[in-house]
Order: sequence, then structure tokens, then C-alpha cells
Amino acid sequence: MTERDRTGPEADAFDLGAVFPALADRHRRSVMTELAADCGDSERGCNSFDLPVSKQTQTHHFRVLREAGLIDEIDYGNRKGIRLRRADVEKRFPALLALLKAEAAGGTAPR
Amino acid sequence: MTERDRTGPEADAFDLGAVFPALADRHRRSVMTELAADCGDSERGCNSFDLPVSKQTQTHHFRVLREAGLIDEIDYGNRKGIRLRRADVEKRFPALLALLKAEAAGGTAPR
DNA sequence: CTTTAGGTACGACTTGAGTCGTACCTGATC
DNA sequence: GATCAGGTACGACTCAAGTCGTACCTAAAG
Repeated sequence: MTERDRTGPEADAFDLGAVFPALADRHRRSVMTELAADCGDSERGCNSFDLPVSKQTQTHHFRVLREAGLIDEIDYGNRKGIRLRRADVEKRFPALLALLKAEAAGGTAPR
Repeated sequence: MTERDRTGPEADAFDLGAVFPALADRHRRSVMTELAADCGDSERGCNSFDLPVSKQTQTHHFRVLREAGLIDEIDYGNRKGIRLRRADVEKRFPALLALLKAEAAGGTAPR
């Protein structure tokens, strides 16, 4: 169960009860917006998102995103990689990523 | 501004920063799921949703949905009608309603 | 006019989520 | 081995959000 926890739930186990709360937070949504905009599923470092919170809080946010099934966290021990689960997300919620990209483009003033 | 407040924001003023938190709540999402499933934009009564909360709380939830631009509240004085803003929502978030319908169909166990 | 049902306004309570401080772990570098 | 940077675990704090109690408003029915 340890390895599976690191990679999040299966694609068919996605639950809107987890996805919507995950995307309700401003910081997590900004992470997903960035990931959605990067068309290559390139792996990114945790601190490449420039979140204005402490690293403990970042750990918390990335965990929420992982448990919602939106990202994978690749553990290198003293380093961590973040990768969008684009295929799974697109399969389950076809327009979700487009939605997030629209936010970045539309520029609706962030509260 | 009074009448506009009753009918929610314009379609182009939709903000994901309001939509996602609105749908993060279990009760509000169940309301939206029911509305999405009803293909005719029929007006529904407030208590036709059978929410397990007091009427004060229902007032609160419907307000949040209205302020997010997802529904209209028609005020009859001592009675109130709820109507999904299907056209506006579809225009801005094409697959959002399909997403909610999927939750009802997929039957992902509600927490 | 009185009563009644549905809805709202305001305020208070309570739970949950976001946040950080401290301590500890891991792997790389010296 | 010692040091250091990145990440995690645990706990505590704080604030927002969901909830309800009381009081008041509105329109319809008697």
C-alpha cells in the first residue's frame, strides 16, 4: 500500500468529493493551472511553482492534490518531483484542464 | 444593484475562484447535480431538494450558488424558485454540467 | 385582521482547513 | 563522519465556512 499511496488513487476511483475541494484552494489551483498549461508531461520540481507558503504547507497542498488523483509525486528521498496525471484526468474529466487553462488566459482577477 | 444581486453575476464575470469553492460543499454539489440532471430548465422550489439542513442554512447555500453565477433565485416574496443558469454555465464551462451528471451516474460513493 | 408557511437577517457556535514551528529523516557534498 | 538542503511528521494556532437559534419580513389563506 505504501507505493500506491505515493502515486495516488486509480483513474476510475476519482471522486468529485475530493477533486472540487482540492481545486477550491487558490494555491493548489495555481499549481494545477501551471501544470495544465505545460503541454509536455514534464516532471517539475516542487519549488518551481513559487508558492508563497512554507515548505510544510507545500507538502500539505501537494498531498491533497495527489490524494485527489490529480498529480503524481515522485519521491527521490531528499528531493521530489511533481507530474500532472494528464491522461487520467482527461479521461475522467475531459474539460477540466481546459477549464484551468481558461482561468490563466481569461485573467479573471484573482481575489 | 439590488435586482442584479438577485440574478447573480453576468455570464462573462464567472470566476473559478467562486465556482470551485461553491461546488466543494457536498450539499451544494448535490443541488447542482440534481439541476444538471433535469434537462428542462424547469424552475424548482427550494425545498424540493430535500437538504438535511435547516432553512437558514439552505438560504446560505443557495446564495453561494447564486453569487457563483450557477443559479438564479426567483423571489416571490414568501416563496422562492431556483433555476439553473444552464446556458451561461455551458457557455463558460462546457463540460462542468456533464461532470456533475457523471457523479450521479458513476455513483462514486458519497463520503 | 389574524394566522400560517416560506424565506431572510443577524448573531453565535463549532468544525475544518490552511498555516507555521519544531523536530526528524534522506541523500548529496565536503 | 559532518554538514547541508529538501522533504516529511506532528502538533498547535488561526481564520473561514457551515450550522443553527432567535427575530423579523412577505404573501396567501382563513
